[in-house]
Amino acid sequence: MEYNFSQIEKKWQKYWAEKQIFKADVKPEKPKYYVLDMFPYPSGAGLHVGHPLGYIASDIIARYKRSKGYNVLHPMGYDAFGLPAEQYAIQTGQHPAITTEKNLKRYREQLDNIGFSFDWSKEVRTCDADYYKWTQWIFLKLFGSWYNKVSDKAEPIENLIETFKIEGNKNVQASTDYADIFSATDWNAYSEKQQQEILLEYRLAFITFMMVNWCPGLGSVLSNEEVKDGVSERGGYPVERKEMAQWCLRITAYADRLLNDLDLVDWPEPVKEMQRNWIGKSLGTELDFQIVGSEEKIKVFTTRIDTIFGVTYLSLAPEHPLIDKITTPEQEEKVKKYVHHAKNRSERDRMSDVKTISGEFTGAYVTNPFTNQPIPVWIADYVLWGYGTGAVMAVPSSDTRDYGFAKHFHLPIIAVQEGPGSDISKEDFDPKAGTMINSGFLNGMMVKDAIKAAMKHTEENGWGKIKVNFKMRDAIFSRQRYWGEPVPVYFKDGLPYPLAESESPLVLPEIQEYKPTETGEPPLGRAKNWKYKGEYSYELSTMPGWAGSSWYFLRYMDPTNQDRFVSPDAEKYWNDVDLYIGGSEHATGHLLYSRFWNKFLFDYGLITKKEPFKKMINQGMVQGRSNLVYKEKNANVIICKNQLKEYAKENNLKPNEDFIQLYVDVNLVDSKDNISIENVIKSRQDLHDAKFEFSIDENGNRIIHCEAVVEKMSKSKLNVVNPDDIVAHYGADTLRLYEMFLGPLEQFKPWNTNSIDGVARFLRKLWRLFYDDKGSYLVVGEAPSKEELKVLHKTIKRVEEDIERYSFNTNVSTFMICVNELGALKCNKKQILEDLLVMVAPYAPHICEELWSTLGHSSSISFATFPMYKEEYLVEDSFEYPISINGKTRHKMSFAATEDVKSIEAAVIADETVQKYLEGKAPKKVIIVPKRIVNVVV
RNA sequence: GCGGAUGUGGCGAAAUUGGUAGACGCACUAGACUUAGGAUCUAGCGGGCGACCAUGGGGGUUCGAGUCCCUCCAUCCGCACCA
Repeated sequence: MEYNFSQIEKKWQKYWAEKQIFKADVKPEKPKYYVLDMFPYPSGAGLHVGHPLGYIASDIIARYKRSKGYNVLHPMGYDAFGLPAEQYAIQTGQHPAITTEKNLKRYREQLDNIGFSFDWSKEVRTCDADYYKWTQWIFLKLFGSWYNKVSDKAEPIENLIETFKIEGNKNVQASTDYADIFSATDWNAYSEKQQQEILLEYRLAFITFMMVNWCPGLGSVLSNEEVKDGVSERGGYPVERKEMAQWCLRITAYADRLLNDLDLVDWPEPVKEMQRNWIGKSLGTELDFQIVGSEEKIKVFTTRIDTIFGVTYLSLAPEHPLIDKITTPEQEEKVKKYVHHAKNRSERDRMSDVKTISGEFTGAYVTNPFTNQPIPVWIADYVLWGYGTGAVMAVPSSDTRDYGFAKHFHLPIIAVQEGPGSDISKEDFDPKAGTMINSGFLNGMMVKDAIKAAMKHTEENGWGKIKVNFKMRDAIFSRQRYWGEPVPVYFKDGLPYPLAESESPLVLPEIQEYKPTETGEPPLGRAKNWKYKGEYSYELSTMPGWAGSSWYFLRYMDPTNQDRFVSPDAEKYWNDVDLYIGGSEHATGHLLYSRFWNKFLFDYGLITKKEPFKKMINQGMVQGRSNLVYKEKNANVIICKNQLKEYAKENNLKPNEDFIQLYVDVNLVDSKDNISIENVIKSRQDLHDAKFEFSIDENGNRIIHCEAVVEKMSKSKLNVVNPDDIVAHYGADTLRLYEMFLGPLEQFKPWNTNSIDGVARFLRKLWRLFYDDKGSYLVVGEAPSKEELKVLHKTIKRVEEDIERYSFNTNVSTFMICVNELGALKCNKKQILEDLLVMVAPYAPHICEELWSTLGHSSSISFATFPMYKEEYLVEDSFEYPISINGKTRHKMSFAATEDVKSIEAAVIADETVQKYLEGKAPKKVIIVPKRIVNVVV
């Protein structure tokens, strides 16, 4: 029998699907293992060879863990709400659901080709009403909750209302910006509307007016993560600042827990670090500055209260509300002009123009509480309204931005630190270097101590208080789009009310057109009778993309449950994700929001784990390798890079200016980066009548040598490699092995099929252990030899150790070595080959399943148990020890494995060669590292 | 600027706690079998004639360093006026 991979792969894929081999149900008596991939957004382009990389790794772990006796949950689904389908709908009028369905089908076909062991009975799609019913349910739970800082968890809003009725809010410690104090009497006297307005300020899902990233090109608000360099991440449209009413989730209430619990998870350090930076916790002081001649105070936040004696001005963000109140009449016009200018600068300008220093004096002064000296108040756009209090106490001698500003506007600079590194005008400036000077009671202290002392002083005098500040903002939850989850609220009297459970799910209505309305309302403004009970308007915006993905890992546990988002039994059993594989680009988006929702649900006891993802691996991107040829700008001449200089010289052209690069299809280029002229034309119809400067290869073909560049895979670069093509040519098993063999999973690496033949060869060699080249079956039931057992057990040990530390590439190498060694021994023993198949099966399941069945097994190899290695087979009979004198290797000696260290030592010292080097001197030490080396120290 | 990583043959890479650096694969070279082969098999393959020299450069600890420490350099990624 010959190895016919396409037949074998089809056969077993069908078998697995029909027998539901990978269906995972709750089995309390069995240990569980939950291995999860970040589910994909099914784009229209389909999968390229980079996408399955992580899925292959997770599939190997899933199959491996099954063979280790675990009940494995390995699901797959789709993050199906999203912008591209909606964009396509706007252009073509086709409903996003249709586009999505189509893409999804193609994804499934491509995935099925690779032979994954997903339990498809657990598939989820975020755009299904059965799914987003529960996304809406969680949202309403957030809406119906407030964060109690005393119990440090989310609690039902009803508790809060009870408290308000009994004692008002004076004892309530909540996560809110609401600062007014009211009594029980006040509360009970408030109108329904007033009460709801106050409650809205406490809810974990709330509406607020805020400056947002408004993208007119997309007709929607974008999160900070969706904006890159002032333009939208998708589409590259300009983004501007705009104040709008938005739904927000109070993720800031969880800031501390999100930060601290990072210690509980086994994640790549860079991702943890990104989340820490994103949360941006800093300990500082909030200090009040009294405005001269006014009742008002300006609150600033500083981490460097020790530098208070060096403050020479205050600067306010242009958005600061006190500006209007404090500006003196003389300065009014200038200030108005500056504020207007600063506020209207787009995000893009502000980003690209960081270096320009600008600002304006308000004319007002405040008093420094430590010195009683007056300090001028300025406005500067380097002060951000979104961070701290939007006001900064400027210390030009200790902060480079303040220094630049002071220099620019000729403001005084008072040094408060002295010693090496403390001079801000010098290269080696370190803001925390030196000891304090010119600072009253702080003089002579180190910075660290001075901060503590100044903090204490501030609190004792009541000038301010110690405060923890976070960079993280609440998460904007509104998207002015159609293709997302509707927000399950209706508006009465301008205020949102939750939909009753009987109204759930609130299903996305049909509309005729998918763009914003003429009045600028979101697309849902077009929906007919989008009203609760025909009377109260529903919310017009939908939820953001990350809503559905923030809890899907829970739904997989119990995806068809109609009564709950997940049953307690299923949740208790599957618990949390043991291994999560996906890209690190979600570090501050999905991974943070998922943790937030998880913690929220945990607060209510609805789930039992503080953290959703125990261990995570970020797979590296598989990059494309593009191939380029050059075209003369003003003539239809195609030329390769090597000839460029010569050709340019001959025709009096400039190599850098008179040529443009053109991509050619990488799938038509050979392994030496040559492409025939016919193929150039095939990949680019626009070149069908071009003239070519070609060379002739050994077969007489007219070829052009292409330049190769490693970059991201994309359609426009003609460098996309489709896994389907690889599967058709080499088979899925080869693809799987090859993707793992390419290098460490976490690393970025270019797709390069050069060495794929070696992997394909390995599978043929494996097949040859079972069938000879005439097709005769070789396997016999005889007992294996000692040598064969040695090879097997060595392999088992290495394979197991490597897979346990997720080193997939070394595993593939180990298989190759094993098959080579067994091939050399002409091993045909069933006992050996059986164990080998079980080890290789996670990587190359189809061929192993086929060969497994030839060994007489009637059930799938998926139910086989991973072999255990025995130390007794790993012991060598004798060792050859290299002997080194003072670290330099001199010669080798053989010793029996049974010899003890002392007799080895004696033998080494007695050895003729060693004696020669010792020249009669006694050795200082003889170091013997068992199984490794003998080192004699003279 | 701040933070995080990475650096080993022509290439992808191994080397688990410091212990014979370069396993395994590709490419390459020679040979065998072939009408032929993008098939298969065998051998060689870091540099140097050599003693030896080699893990980005320099220094250190150690009997022994790719691995630990210091320092410099290069590349990549993330954040970026965060007070």
